[in-house]
Amino acid sequence: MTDMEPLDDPISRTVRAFEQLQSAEGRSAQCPVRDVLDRIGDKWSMLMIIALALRPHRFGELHRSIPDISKRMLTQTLRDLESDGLISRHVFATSPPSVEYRLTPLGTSLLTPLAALVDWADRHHGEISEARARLRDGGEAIEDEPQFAASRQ
Amino acid sequence: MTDMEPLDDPISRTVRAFEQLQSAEGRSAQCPVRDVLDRIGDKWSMLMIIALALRPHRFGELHRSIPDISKRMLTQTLRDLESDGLISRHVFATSPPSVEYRLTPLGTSLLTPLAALVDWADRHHGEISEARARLRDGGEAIEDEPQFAASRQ
DNA sequence: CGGTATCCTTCTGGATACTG
DNA sequence: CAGTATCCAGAAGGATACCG
Repeated sequence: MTDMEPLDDPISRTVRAFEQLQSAEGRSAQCPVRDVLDRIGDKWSMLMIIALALRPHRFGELHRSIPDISKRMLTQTLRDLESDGLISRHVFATSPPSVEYRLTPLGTSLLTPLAALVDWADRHHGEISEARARLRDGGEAIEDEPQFAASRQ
Repeated sequence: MTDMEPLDDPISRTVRAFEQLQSAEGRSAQCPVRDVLDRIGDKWSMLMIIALALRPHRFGELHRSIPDISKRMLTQTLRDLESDGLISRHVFATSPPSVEYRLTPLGTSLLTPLAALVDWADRHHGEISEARARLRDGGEAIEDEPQFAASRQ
């Protein structure tokens, strides 16, 4: 294989990001890709980003919009997203006080790849459920290639 | 805006998926989108999917490819991904035994949205680092009107 | 309203030792 | 080689109470 000019399609970029991830070598220096994925991979960030993509929300609105989050985690996740520059916090000195959160341009730019992922999940969760059901029921039936021994057990 | 025909662009689908997520109502029935995102959002799944996207791997190869994973988590994550139909497991009855893992078509179909996300992370981690640094340094300096502008907009 | 502070449980995942 | 089994520490996160 001769190495041509660096490819710039998403798959090639992903492969390079992964190789960089390999060389970054865990402990001291965190891989930037992994760093970002950890942030949006937590329990609430993605839900809050999607909620704020629909429209700006006040603290209480967000809480009603995501009913099963505690105020503790709501605050903490908002602070984390804010410190990463994905959302902005706007305080209005009304009485009672009101605070509005909205996506920044950076946060908005995340919507496109995020939407692709959510869209995939939406399209394929049926197949995933079937795969789980297949494993629960039949388990080992489907193996067909002569070179292999049957899998599992 | 006429909402006669349902829009089918990724953003519209994402909005609908989110609304479905809202109505699905947490406790008993898990939202399918959330379900999928939980799976690939864990500590190792994404790394293993990317590794298997490059080529099929045997158990030991995968272990060397992701050095800081324990055999326990390697096995567990492989089983989870297999039960979701994202990867397949092929046992060769050689001596010593060898087992190969590869992406299924379903798993391969995840690569496109995943690549979009990794690509975003790769492109924007600089901005994120700057945002964090800004917060550490300036702290409260940048905050504009903590008690001032009560006007909403 | 928009948060903090504190306590306490659950769940993740690392270390280690053993097996077919 | 490709796993299992067991134990345990630490992080994530829920419940509750309180505050400006």
